[in-house]
Amino acid sequence: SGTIAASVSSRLALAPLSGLRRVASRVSARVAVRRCPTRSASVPATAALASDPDPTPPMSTRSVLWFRKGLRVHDNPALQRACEGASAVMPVFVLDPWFMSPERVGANRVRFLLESLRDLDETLQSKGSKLVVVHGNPTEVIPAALERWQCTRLCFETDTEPYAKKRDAAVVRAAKEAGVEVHAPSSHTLYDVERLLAKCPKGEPPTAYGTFLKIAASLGDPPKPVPTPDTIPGTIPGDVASLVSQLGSCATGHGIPTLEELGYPALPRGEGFPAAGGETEGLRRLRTTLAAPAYVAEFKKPSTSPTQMWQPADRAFASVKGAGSSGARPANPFEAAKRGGGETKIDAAALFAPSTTALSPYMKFGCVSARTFYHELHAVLRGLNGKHSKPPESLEGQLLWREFYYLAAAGTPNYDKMEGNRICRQIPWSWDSARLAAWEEGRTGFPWIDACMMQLRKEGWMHHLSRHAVACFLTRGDLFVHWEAGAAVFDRDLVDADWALNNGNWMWLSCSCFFYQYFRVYGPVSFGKKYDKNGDFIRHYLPQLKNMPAKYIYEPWLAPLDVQKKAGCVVGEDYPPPMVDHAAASKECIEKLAAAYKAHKEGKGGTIKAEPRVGAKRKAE
DNA sequence: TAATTGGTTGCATTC
DNA sequence: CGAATGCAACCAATT
Repeated sequence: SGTIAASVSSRLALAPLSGLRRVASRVSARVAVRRCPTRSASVPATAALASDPDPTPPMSTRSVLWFRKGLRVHDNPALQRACEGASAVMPVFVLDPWFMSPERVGANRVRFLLESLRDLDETLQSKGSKLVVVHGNPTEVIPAALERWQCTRLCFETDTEPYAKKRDAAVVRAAKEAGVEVHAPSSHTLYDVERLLAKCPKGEPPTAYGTFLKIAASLGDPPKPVPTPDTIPGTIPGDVASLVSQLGSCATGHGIPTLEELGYPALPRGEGFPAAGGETEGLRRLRTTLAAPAYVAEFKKPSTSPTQMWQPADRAFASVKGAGSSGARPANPFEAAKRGGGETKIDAAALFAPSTTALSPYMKFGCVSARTFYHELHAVLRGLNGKHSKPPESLEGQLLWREFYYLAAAGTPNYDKMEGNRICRQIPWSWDSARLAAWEEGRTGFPWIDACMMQLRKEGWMHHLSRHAVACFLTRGDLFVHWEAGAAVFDRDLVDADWALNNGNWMWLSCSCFFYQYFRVYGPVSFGKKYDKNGDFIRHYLPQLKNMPAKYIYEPWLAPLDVQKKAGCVVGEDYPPPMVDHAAASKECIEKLAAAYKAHKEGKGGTIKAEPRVGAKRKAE
């Protein structure tokens, strides 16, 4: 089977853990960045490009614009730079078909990417350009493109993930050797991560949000978005096929493939993640959200509901506590979107949303700029006279959490592992593949947990609090399985899987870093029940339980046998019994965490303060 | 150095 | 039904 659990158990026989680690690192490290040394470290926060004048490039300059993340034309400094004085711009996306396979990346994220590429191509075409999608390895394709297309300028958005840093360093090296000028502006995050890092004492990012906020504030407002170009210099003549054919054998194909061509089963619209990928849809959803000021004003992430299913946006906006009753909600939340984009196909029924914005996949791929989000959000906040939620819970707070994790990831070697990770508690997690498989496949016997995991498998998306519930259950709450295994599952299946956020949140939930109150355990029965007494969410994702009385829907094993039979769901036959006794399991986990914390404290005291403390104070055993 | 404060999102029980 | 409390008491940052 193609599960992460199977990968764990098959590799365990020969080389414990290495198989999973390899898969996890490949899957997670699809995109990344290196700051280009040609750009000054002291670029002012505003006007990232205007202040960096180029010595009048010759009109014959041809640029390669390399898209990876940042699949957009708005707030795209690399695009802006590629266009400056250029006679031709070659927008390229390099698709590695080996990487885009079902065991590495789930269908929902691949489909979202393909939709985003199609949208980007359409937008580029409307501006006189087009997207050249090349199949192959980017470290071979980009140097070949520079040479064969005779391009003397390479522009791409900086990516701070380790895999991308390494990849981009190799490409930059080749480009420099060929005499190509390279520009790699920062635009994926609110701030240039390197500038944030420079503000951290000893270059070590804070592990507390409040400390991070001070560092971010010291840089002032994030840079304003750069303008969207009306027109883009055309590519050199030829259709995509003939252009790619010039690249030689490093290109193994061209064009935007279908899911089926990549080896995935069909996933028609209407199944899976409910919204289409791409900049156009991302901006539409952003602006529709921002057109509901009451929703923006009252947004508090912990108050949103993990069991609220996707529904028309006007109802979603009303669901945030207080937003529906305040009277401030506009009669038509779509007006601003219509005004902003000149769109004609906007209608309320087409924009479905859960209780949160569901913009995360657009942020992950850079279909929506964080800086555009930030500044358009602030325009709304300014109209609210301070009467709105604030970080960390607010919408702005969510953008800053993203920034927090990007900084932590960039400043922490081995960030995606426990071993060798400076900030990560060393905890003797298990790699029990049977436990992992039950969790991964949604058959733990706890309907709330299993329904969440089925939502992940089907749609590639879960509410933030659902992610908390299942992550806690897998690690410190019940199963005591390694957080790296859970992170690998999320990294494959989530439509919004983002390396910095995913690993950071798994450390958070497993009490490995950032959060430490290991005795606060999410109940696999009680937590979901708080939001959804009747269990409609469970009934939707676990149809075998749809006729179970509400009294037993979260604990079907407690239902008398005749009730189970009447509901058509006998525990042990139609649905599994609970794989652990939660009370006993969580107690054991808490004890293990307490022991690991104690060992950490003693180890730390011994190594760091051994000398000055000799004879000064008796250590706890 | 020691104490204090605050920390996006627990649960069960009580008022 | 929302707020308050005990639970056994974590850590990072600040003072």
